[in-house]
Order: sequence, then C-alpha cells, then structure tokens
Amino acid sequence: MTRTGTGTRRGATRQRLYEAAITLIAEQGFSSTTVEQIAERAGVAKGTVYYNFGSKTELFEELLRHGARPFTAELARAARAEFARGGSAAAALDAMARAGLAFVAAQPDLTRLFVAELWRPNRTWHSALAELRGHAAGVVEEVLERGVADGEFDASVDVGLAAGALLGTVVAGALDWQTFHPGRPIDEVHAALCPLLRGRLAGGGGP
Amino acid sequence: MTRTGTGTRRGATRQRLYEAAITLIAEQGFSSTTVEQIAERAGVAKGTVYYNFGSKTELFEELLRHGARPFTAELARAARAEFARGGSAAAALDAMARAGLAFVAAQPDLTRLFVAELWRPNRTWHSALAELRGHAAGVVEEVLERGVADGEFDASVDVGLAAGALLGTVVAGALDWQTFHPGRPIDEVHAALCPLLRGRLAGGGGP
DNA sequence: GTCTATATATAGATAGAC
DNA sequence: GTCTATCTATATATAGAC
Repeated sequence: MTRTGTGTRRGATRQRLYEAAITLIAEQGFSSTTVEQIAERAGVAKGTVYYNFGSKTELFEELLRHGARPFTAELARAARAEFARGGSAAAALDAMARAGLAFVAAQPDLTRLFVAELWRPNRTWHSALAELRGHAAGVVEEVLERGVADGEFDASVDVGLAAGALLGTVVAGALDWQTFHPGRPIDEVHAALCPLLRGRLAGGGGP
Repeated sequence: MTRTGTGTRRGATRQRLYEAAITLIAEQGFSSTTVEQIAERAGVAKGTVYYNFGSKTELFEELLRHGARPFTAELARAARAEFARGGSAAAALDAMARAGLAFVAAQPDLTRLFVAELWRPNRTWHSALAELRGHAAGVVEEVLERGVADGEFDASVDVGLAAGALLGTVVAGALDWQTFHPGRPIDEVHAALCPLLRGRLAGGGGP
C-alpha cells in the first residue's frame, strides 16, 4: 500500500484536487484557473498542491490521464458485453455510443476540459492527449474491423478515419446535449445518434 | 464609408488584429494569450489594441462573430445550390458537409478556438456563442425538415437533436482530420463522413 | 503532510506624447 | 490613430514554521 492509490492518505488529497480542478478548469479554462482556486475548492492550502504535484501543468496532465482511462475502459466494456451476448458489430457501436453518452452525462466537466484541448497542437500536454485519444479510437477501430471481417460493414470503410469520426460524433453529440438540450433523457439522444452510427437516417434504408 | 468595414483604415487594423488573435488563441487559449502578443503579431503597439477594442474580452467576442458568420453562410449557400440543381435533402447534407470540411480546412485555427469555447457555459461570451451555434443549427434544421416533408427522411427524426449531432459530426470530424490525419485529401474525409450523414455505413443499407 | 508567509514576474489597462 | 511609459493587481512557485 505504498503506491499512490485512492486508498492512501495522499491518494485522497490528490483525488480531491482532481475533482476541484476538473470543475474549475472546465468552466474557466486552464490558464484562467488559479492554483489558489483549486486549493480552496479542495479545502487545502496552496502549498499542499505543490507538495502533491510539481506544478500546475503537471497536475493537469495527470488529471487528463486519470480521467480518460475510465472512458476508454467503459467503451471497451460495452463492446465486449455486446459481443458476449452474440450481438453484431453495429449493435456493439450502439452500445458504445450509449456508454459514451452515459459517461459524458456523468462527467460533463471532464469531457469539456478534454475537448477544449484535444484538437490543439502546440500545447505541452498535447502528446499525452493524442495518446489517450489513440487508445479510445483503437477500441472503436477493433469493432469496425470485426464488422468488416464479418462482412457486416462495407470493406471500403476507412477504419482510421471512421473511428475518429464516430468518436467525435458521440462526444460532440453528448456535449451538445448537455449544453443545449439539458433535461432530454439519454434514450432520446441515443435514438437521435444511432441513425448516424448505423445508417438509418434515410427512411427505408438500414439493415 | 464611415462605418468600420474592411475598406477603411481602421477596418484594416482591426482585420490584422483579428488574424493575429485567431492564431494565438487557437494555440494557447484565450487566457494564456496576452494582448501584447496579439499586438506584436499584428505589428502594432498594445495601446492600439485598446484604442480599437475596449478590452481583451471585447476583441474576442467581436472576433467570434466576425469569424462565425462566413461559416453559416457557406453552409446555407451549399444547401441552396444543391436544391437549385434539383438535389435531394440527403444530397444537400452531403454538400453542407463538404462545405463545412472546406471551411475548417481553410480556417483550422478559427474552428479550434470556437470548439474550445462552444460547450462551456459560465463564460461571458457563451450567450454570443450559443446564438452563433443556433444560426448554423437552424440551417441544418431547415434541410432536415424539408427532407421529412418530402418523405425522404423518417418523420420520427428529432430535428433539433439531429441538427446538433450532424453539425457536431462535421466539425469534430474536420478537426480530427486536421489534427490527427493531416495530408489526407478532403475527398477521403468526405467519403468517410457521408455514411454517417446518409446511412450507408452498414453494408447493403442506404437508399 | 500541511500551512503561512513571501519573492518574482508578468498580466490588463490607462495617460499622455506625437 | 498610434506609440511609449507606467500603474496596479495578481499569478506561479518557494522557504520555512508547525
């Protein structure tokens, strides 16, 4: 128990700092958010932040990693569960979309902060973000490849581009929902998104 | 010629400041970007910025309006042109997607800065951004409604949610392209996106 | 491990010369 | 209309007490 897990004392303080930072940075952006604000919201002094993290930037980078891992894990879990019950690759995409929507609904601030930085090169944490995006995209790619191999999807599908687009569709759709259509139930949003993922927007189409 | 158009002397200075601010804010974010940096890149002194704009925030808000108007205009123009040549609503969506991709490819920095702020409430310029998003979404909604009226799209489509999702798909897809698959030609990206807009991802589906 | 100072730098904004 | 000089506030980060 010497590692910095959530069980240790140090882990608890770090967890509170993560949660405080997520909310503040999501609302104000990284640079507008001061270390003092983060410390105050977490109920500790500023010096404690610098004891636990080397700098403001380092806190943010570790926060990104800490928050992104569960997202990718949820997507993978959803796909695995769908395949386990004998579902198709298209059904797996639906399940992943639902899992993605649920994650964003549960952690809208974390997602906002992520998206605000994801497509910006030239920032110190961009390589870390690119890697995290790559993991999530990789999960989607596997499902697409399986669908192509099973003859379920067209072989001409560009897996790399499509995975990024699908991921973008779910995340952007989820944030648009949370920001401009709050209160709408997840089922309605999922229903609006599925045609985009499965090909049923055009009436009469679809498998 | 007393208005602040691009033809006037004042308009020229403001235009240079816009362009400088777009690049810098896209890379660094609003708060990390200093007025001094913007002035330097535009080739003027800091005082000149404050003569032309009341504050840093005001410069940014006017920049958002200034940059978003052409985007919505391009989407509307693409849809109009497609309908004018007798195209379907689905074809209009394709044309809008292409117009959107082309706009983002031409102005990636502007789009980055836009997306980074779009889904954040609690910022002073959020109402301005929401309004601009509403205009663009409105253009998409009109096309969807026309498609439903013509029996081309399913009547159960939730126009409001779908418009936001479609817009998000194009913008997110375009930024993902610019950031993680640069060099790919626009045709390939458009081809990867169209199945999501028209319903052809699933093999054998589609109208 | 956490807190209370404090050092140092740099931001936004303004006043007044030209 | 643009520039230079400057005021004032506030940020990051550190040192040392507890």
